[in-house]
Amino acid sequence: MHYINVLKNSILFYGIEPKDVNEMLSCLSSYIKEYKKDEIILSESEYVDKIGIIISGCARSIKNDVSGKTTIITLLNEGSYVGVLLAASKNRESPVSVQASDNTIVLYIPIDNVFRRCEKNCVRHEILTRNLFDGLSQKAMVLHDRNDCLIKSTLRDKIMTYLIRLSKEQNSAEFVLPLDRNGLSEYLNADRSALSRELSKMQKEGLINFTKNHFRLN
Amino acid sequence: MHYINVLKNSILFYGIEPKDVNEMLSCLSSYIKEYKKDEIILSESEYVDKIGIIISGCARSIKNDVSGKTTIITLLNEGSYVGVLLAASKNRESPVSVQASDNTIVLYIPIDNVFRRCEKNCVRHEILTRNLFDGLSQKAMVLHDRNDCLIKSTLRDKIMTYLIRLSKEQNSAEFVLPLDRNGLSEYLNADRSALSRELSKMQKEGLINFTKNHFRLN
DNA sequence: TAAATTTCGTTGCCCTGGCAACATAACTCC
DNA sequence: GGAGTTATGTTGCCAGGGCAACGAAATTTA
Repeated sequence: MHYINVLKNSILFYGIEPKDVNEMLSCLSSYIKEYKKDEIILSESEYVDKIGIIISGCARSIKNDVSGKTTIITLLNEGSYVGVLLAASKNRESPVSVQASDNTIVLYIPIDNVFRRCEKNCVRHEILTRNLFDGLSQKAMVLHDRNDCLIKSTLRDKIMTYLIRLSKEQNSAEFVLPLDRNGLSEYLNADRSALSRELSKMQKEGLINFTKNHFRLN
Repeated sequence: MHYINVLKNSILFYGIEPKDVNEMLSCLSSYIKEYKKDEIILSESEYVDKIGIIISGCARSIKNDVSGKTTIITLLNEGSYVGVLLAASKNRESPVSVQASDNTIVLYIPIDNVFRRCEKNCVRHEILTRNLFDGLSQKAMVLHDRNDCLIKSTLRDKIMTYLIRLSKEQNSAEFVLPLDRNGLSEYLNADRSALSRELSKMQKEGLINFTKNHFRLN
């Protein structure tokens, strides 16, 4: 089980002794499932009662809007959760589909088993629920952060909000932009060329400096 | 303790015998705090290690952007959580302030106590953590839903996304809009007059019908 | 019921930013 | 190194929608 290495570093099993992880997995009735590239891991409008963790491969959550256009919501990698947000709200159908971008292995844990505790391993269970809680709130924060950009009225404010956040995260007025221009434009829900135009303007006005993906706030 | 009535119907204590709630409250080392109208309940950039539940009064979460303009993020009522999202991510400072809109009473429960379980009441603790998880994911879904509107490129698509959601929630092509025009425009991050204009257009084109806050999708 | 206040629709003006088309780098493969 | 791709910047065009100002309903207060 080479994927133990992924799990013991995952946010779900963080703080749990690697040697205990195996035992817990069976205690939780977890199971794994494999998907081929492009296969659908989770369908829009499906109901979910288990949490998934990608132990190998990668995927993307996508969404089709009314007109049928596909939008990528999130990129999921090794260690990422699939459907945590949904697992809790059982009466809620999935707003997104998740599609494997590559051959992918997912570990599933029925959500009920995470909460139900067997007598013997109370402490580890406590860590587990707490970790799950952490992971969920992180996911929520990701949503919050994007909202924070999207609610700005001008493109410039969107950009600034994002850059300021990066600057804080990296603790410096100089920082690296983890997205390419196209990725950033999608994240901010803007046109790529308009983004480039605005970035150039902002640099001309001395607000920021950048070369390639290395930015600096002034 | 009249607020027991609020609590036993709250999402946190849902499914727990009202008679048990009192005992649990002391077991959890909960405590209450009162705030006067306009008083700050939670400050931006504060760190949080407890969850709050409004047991009387109401509040709003607000945010000051770079230019100092204040935006209302959420309205909080009796039974609403304060800072759940934050309580989990301890290393994360609050992105919003929460201000009492009225004289308000908040019940606090240290987050650690929610996870740490005393031997005697394991079952209730299990319900509690599950409820908390539910509540958190609901909050996340609220964020998701708003995102869903905001990422649309045109105002019309934003409106439609929102209306379709309402229609689904109310299980009918006819439904009531819970916001006034101004509220809707803020939610969709649009101009009120532009919103009115677009709604009128959509009605002229036969896409929707509405009188006052009663809408119908065609 | 009259006056005042709030809510909603309408419209003209004009700017932000989406779209398309093209130029330049930068990078990848033969 | 040349050809093909991909990432980024630039620019003209123009429409979507923000802004302001106004009028009409609707609701509240006196």
